Amino acid sequence: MRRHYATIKDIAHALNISVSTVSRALRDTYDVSADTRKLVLDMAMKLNYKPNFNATGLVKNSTHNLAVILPGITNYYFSTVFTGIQEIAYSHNYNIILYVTNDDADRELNIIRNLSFSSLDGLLVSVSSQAGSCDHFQEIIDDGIPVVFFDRVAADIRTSKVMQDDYNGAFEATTHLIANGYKKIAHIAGPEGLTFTDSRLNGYLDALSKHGMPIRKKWIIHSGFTQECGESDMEKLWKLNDKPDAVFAVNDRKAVGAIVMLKKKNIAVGKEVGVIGFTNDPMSAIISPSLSTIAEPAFEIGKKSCQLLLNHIKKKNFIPEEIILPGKLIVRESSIRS
Amino acid sequence: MRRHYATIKDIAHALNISVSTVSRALRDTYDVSADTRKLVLDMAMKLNYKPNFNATGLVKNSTHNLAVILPGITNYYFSTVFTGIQEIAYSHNYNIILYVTNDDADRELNIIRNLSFSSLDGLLVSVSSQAGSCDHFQEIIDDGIPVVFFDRVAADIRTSKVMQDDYNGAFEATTHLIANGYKKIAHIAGPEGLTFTDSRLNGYLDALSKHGMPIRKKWIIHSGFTQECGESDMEKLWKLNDKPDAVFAVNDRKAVGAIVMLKKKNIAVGKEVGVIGFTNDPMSAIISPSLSTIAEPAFEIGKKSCQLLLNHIKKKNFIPEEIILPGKLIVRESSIRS
DNA sequence: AAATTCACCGAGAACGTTACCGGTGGATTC
DNA sequence: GAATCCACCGGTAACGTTCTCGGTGAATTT
Repeated sequence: MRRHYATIKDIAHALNISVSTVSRALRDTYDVSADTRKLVLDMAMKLNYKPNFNATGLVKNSTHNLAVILPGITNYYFSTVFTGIQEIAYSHNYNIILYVTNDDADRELNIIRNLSFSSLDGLLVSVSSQAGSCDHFQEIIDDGIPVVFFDRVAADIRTSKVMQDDYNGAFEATTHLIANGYKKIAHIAGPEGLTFTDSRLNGYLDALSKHGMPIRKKWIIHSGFTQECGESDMEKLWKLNDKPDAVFAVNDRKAVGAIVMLKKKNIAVGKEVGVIGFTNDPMSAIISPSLSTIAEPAFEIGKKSCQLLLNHIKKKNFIPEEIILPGKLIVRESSIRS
Repeated sequence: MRRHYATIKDIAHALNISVSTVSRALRDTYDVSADTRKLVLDMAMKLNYKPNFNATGLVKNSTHNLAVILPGITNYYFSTVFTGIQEIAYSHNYNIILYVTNDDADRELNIIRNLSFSSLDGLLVSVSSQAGSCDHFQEIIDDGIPVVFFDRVAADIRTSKVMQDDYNGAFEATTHLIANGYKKIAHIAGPEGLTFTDSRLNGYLDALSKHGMPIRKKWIIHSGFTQECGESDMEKLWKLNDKPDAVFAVNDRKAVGAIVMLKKKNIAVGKEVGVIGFTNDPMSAIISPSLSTIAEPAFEIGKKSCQLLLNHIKKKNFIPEEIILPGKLIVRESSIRS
């Protein structure tokens, strides 16, 4: 059976003093002499006392718990963001309750609805890709719960947001392809309606028009984020009469899918068809030819959003901030013709 | 400012009935008429009532929180295990508090020490690789907290454990190399002292002796789990006078490192030197030549350990179980000579 | 018609902690 | 020497919920 942990009352009883004094001594606040404080601390150690967070949470109306809601954890980007979050939370003695939605909007809604805000100090979320309405987030924010969005942000909600510079990253990636002599550049995009999908699409489009390159609707394909999606997108592109000679993919997994498909068709990646991705997933260095990409500051995004959330929690009426962190072009083999 | 959520008292007051009745109605227990139950439920909905888990946790001495302690989350294996855990926890309405140790023994200890068991129903843990003494886990178990180990288990602690069949997987991998004509098989191992490192080493050794193959101490190299470690291990092997003609790596990341190093030296992976890994990380299918490996049932391990933990929590005096799930040989290019 | 049963409800204590307020006795002030 | 101050400590209520017990009035039994 579960043993009963020593409480503050046990300490008080053992020392023959009052619970209030013990409470004050343990928290090192005012109105307690050095002698009794030492007595209490020693006894607490001896009895293996551990504070009951339910009790403190009940009276202080604040636990040290943060909720993190992610579409998934089994990929480089989100797991790295999470590691960044964890790093900050750990150093500030906050615990993280992690929920993964599997990119399922219903599940996301269900999680939100069942969230117990009485035992939560704040919320970090990257929305599910199929998430339609974001009313449920607005409700939470209206209730006064600090919320920070990252990566996949909900555009029309006024709260703090942290993201990479999707537009400029995409612009740079496309420009890089142009600079390397590719003339007919396609875009393998993510699902429509997601903020960052749109930003990367716009970066791609603006880079093309700035350099007077042709824009063709058929060269823009929307689908999911997986490698398999990348493969079938590439296959579709290759069935076109007017084939592209380069591809900018919305993320590395799809870019890897594109490369896999091109290799299947015995097309020389780089020389014949250029490919560039987005993320800098470790896979991009492993695949051959290695994949050029825009490195995302995933770890930094995690750290920054957690810091923002903690500020939000500490200062009431904290003004929402939007932070955009730059990416970095990484040139490898898949995008150079030589 | 943070708004105050409606409590059970507010419902009682609005309906002019007692709190006890409301409490019973909400939990759908005995002694409440269908009429008042409906009244309560409607009012709860109207007031947007959310139960305060701190309060219930305080009186029932049980929250619906599980703690998971992992060495890291940014790799395929652990993130997949976690997804399995999450799946079961979600369907049983349990929350997961996730801690990552970064393979740091001190940090692991620190996390354990600060764990608040008053707001935790159980613990799932894969120990840090440098973890020396496991006394801190024994203490927790002695205190009656349900604990389940997975993957990296602490051998001398009596509690439930879930792991893949490391010994037989290693045996099968090594046998596969032998069957493909490799004669001088080396092993790139993990850090010493870890249970599963030892098991895989033993499977390797037994497969060799069963088939009368030579065993050489210099062909067995212990180091960390990263790709970089795999690269330098391979480099060491290649400096030997008596070079091996095949390598069984303790995991895919190290195997990938070995392949990268071999490619750097322009050695034909597969034909000249065979390589096989362990895990079935997605990377193993991406790298070329593609990597043969033993697929681990990571998702199943996550599900199983969470189920076990929940059983442990529900039934007091639950007898510890040890579950070993089989792996599966996946043959790709890196281990066939043809 | 009296006794028993039953369905339903309410009062109060308890969980472990903190916040607030008041009360000591001794030292300091005028 | 009386008044004031201060360091220190204790009692009590409160946080939101569940649990145990006892108490209604109506229905059923004998």
